[in-house]
Amino acid sequence: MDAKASVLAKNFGAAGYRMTKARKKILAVFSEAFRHMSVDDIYLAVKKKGEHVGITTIYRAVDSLVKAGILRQVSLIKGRVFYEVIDKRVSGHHHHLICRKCQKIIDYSDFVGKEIPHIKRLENIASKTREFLIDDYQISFTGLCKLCKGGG
Amino acid sequence: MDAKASVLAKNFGAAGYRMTKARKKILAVFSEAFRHMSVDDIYLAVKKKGEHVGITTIYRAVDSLVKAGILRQVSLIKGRVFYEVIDKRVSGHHHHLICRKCQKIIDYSDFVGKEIPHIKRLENIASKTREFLIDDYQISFTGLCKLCKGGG
DNA sequence: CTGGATGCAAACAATTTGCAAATTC
DNA sequence: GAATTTGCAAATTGTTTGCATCCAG
Repeated sequence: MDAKASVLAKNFGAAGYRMTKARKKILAVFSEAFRHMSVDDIYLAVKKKGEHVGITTIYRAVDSLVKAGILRQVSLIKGRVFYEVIDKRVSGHHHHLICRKCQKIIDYSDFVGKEIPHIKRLENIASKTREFLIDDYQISFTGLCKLCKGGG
Repeated sequence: MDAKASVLAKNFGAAGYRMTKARKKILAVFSEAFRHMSVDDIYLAVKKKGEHVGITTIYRAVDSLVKAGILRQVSLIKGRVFYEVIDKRVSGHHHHLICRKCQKIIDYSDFVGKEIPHIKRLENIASKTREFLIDDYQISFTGLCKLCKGGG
């Protein structure tokens, strides 16, 4: 368990959850993957490593991890649910471009960070007016990708 | 059909879709509703008006309306899919605060608009670097709502 | 030890598909 | 008139629940 993983485990424990074998395997998979993953993606990734975690367990684990603030749920297209590790570092933050025709998702992070001062301001307003403790945000752009805009 | 509706219909036709009775009924329901609606919400709303559109048709219609750029899909929590009319006017645009524990969604629009100049800049960068034609965006904040942050 | 976590099988819910009839352009 | 669209029923997919067993703290 590397430094990052141990920090995760600690936070998780503090939130009242147990760091079990299954959950460790799930987090390991995330630390080796970059993009968002669906429950099924996680299931297969664990399997690929020669290990096994029941699909039901994965459903329940990601749920806990989201509640604990370790993963975020990204629901980008048609009710398909993905999960990704919340990375507080600017470099780790990324957003999405989604094509409304072919449903392709493009991650981008190359200019992430530019919006931060602005987002902070919105965050302050939102926290105050709604008594909401904000700890994450997502921006997604929708439109047409290169292929679909060209009369496709 | 009011002015707004006729504009919608025209755009829809231009995109190669037919403006059928079923689709008109669906759009009518949207013009009378404020928040996002699920397929089921739409189904029930149509029924409530004494009319009828099959649920399968609604699934297919919202799909077309999304592709045509008239509705946007908002997938905020756990794979639950909602739809809302894309309103280009600032006053119609709104974003969401989502509680990661209880999954409550709060719409906000009171300070929407403040982010626009900034978003425009991000949009420009994204369009250029990815050859993506962007026509909509969504910002969502995640965190804990008043109740859940209080040790709930 | 004790309550939370696991994982199988079964239940459930949401969405999609096939197809004949109806409708739009 | 040709091509879409509709809507039913059936198939499919994704997710949750019940429950006995297991494990982390």
